[in-house]
Amino acid sequence: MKFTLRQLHIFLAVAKYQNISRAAESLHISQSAASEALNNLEKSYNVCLFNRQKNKLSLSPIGQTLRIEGESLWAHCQSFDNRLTNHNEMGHIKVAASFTIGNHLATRYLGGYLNQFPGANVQLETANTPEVIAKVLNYDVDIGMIENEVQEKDLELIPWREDELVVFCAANHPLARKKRLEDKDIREAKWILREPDSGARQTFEKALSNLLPKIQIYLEFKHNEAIKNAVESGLGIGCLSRIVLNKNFANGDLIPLTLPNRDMKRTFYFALPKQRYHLSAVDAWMNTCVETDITDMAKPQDT
Amino acid sequence: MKFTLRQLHIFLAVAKYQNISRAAESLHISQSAASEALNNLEKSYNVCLFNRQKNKLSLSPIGQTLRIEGESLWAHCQSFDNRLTNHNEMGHIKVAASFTIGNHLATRYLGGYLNQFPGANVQLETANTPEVIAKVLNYDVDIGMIENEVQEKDLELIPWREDELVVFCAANHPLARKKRLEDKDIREAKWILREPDSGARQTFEKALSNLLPKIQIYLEFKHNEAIKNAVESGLGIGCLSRIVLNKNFANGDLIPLTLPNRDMKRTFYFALPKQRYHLSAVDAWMNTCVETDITDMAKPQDT
DNA sequence: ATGGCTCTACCGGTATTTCCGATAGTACAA
DNA sequence: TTGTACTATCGGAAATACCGGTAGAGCCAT
Repeated sequence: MKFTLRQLHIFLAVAKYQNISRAAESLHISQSAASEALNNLEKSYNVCLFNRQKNKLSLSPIGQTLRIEGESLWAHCQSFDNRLTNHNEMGHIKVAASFTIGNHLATRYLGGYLNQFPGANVQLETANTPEVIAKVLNYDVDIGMIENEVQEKDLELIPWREDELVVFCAANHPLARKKRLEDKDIREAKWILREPDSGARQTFEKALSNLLPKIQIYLEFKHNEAIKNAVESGLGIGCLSRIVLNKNFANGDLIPLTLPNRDMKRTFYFALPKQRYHLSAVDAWMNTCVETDITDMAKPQDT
Repeated sequence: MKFTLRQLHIFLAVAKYQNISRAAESLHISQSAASEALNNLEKSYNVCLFNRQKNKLSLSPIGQTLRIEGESLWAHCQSFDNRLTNHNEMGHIKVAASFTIGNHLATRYLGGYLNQFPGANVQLETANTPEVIAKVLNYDVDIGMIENEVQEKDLELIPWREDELVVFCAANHPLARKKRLEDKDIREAKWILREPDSGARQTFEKALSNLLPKIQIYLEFKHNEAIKNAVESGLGIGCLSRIVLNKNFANGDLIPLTLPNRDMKRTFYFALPKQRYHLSAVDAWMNTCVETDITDMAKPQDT
């Protein structure tokens, strides 16, 4: 065992920033210390972790794979550190969730989780799907929660619940009286949608792929609330996850519309870095999510 | 991250030997260094790993669980260390197998494994079942291979192949002409068996439990070869795994006897310490074992 | 009891490691 | 060419680890 945890930590930081100076800064040590530690690590194993061409660092192929494994090992160490510091695992965790999930579902999960780990420090960030994935891949968060399947090696997807998009309009919108929308309605409507990177938009486009070129996208927003407000003002019709609309449907502010033969179902996934070890808090978080969903099934939906 | 790998290593050694002096010796450091490192670890986390009563050390409850997790973490570190030293995993591994498995099966697995990892250092030890289990639990070996299910928390059992015991006698033995043994024959025979701790003996006793008090155990040996020789000399009849007898049946030195309605089947298990992480070499070993078995199925059995 | 044995904890001095600031050298862009 | 951003290296200071020696506590046989 010729390496130290300090060297591992520095290696991972440098791999993350691809830059010794930034890495040193993030670790609150001097640039020279970081450089030296990295050199010692490479020298003692006679291995080349980074390509040092033109005064620029980039991970070597070996460094690539060792980074993955090192990240896994570091998580393992942190877990051990946790167990040492507070002998009954506090459950600290960092979660990144897509907007829809983060603002409407994760908040409820949070309650159950904090109930389980009263002292836990849970950091919940919301972002759109690509950003969530980037955070997971860069080990900025312990787990991501996204709304669609995504192709990405180094990422492990675990499905955890079903969802469905619903097309809707304002109560006083002409379409509100129609039970079912025909293709003609779909083509003629003014659509107010999420941005193309969003999970909701992608599911929408898949479900309406044959009509897609003819659809008028009238407005695009990055946030569900903006879309709901715009639709409620009568500017057009929208398409969002049922979970963000339930309350409005109950109030009568917004009216659900049905599209025959269009499959708007989708699956929510946990996104984890594809590595063997992850914090036990991550397991606990996933368990809390599915259990909260199960108990919520029994009660009438809201939120 | 307030601990170092050195502290972890020392903690695990002390936990293993329950004795600082021995642990220090095994690590080739002075007793004072080990003591100091352990104290620093405990002090920096403000945790009590050992009960220090009467100048004797014993693992505290927290120490118990942390030892398990620490051992897992250490294995993870070793794996990482391996990857660093020889960038393509050499597959070093220590295996403990029961006599029957170690002498007749593991030797064949060894070939396939070394083919996969040409530079690997594989240490294969044979011992009886309780000794194998002890070695696994004490982390003296990476994996154990045993012939029977065994009750032991902290041990994970993974079944990997079926086996069957066969009763047999010498070619010139009076029973050799009989196709099937009746209970009378079983009672009157002079049995030559393995010692009670062995897997073969336990399966034997389970299969013949109703007749057990009346069975004459004439001789007991710790090694299969001794039993085969004794039976071949006409001293009595034996009961061993088919895998150690195939060659003798083919030669005609020994004759298989059938016992109607007696279930002599059993399952071979891998025995691992119940911890989350183990060396990837362990996975490779298990894979090699099952694959070797599969390819051997096609060919006629020997050995 | 008493002396010998074994074990852990502590101390002082030494050796090693780690850290920082300063500095040299290299690419690149203005 | 100059300025900026970056990495590698050096010397000295600070922190840490190590060892041998030793004190003190239990245990056991005499």
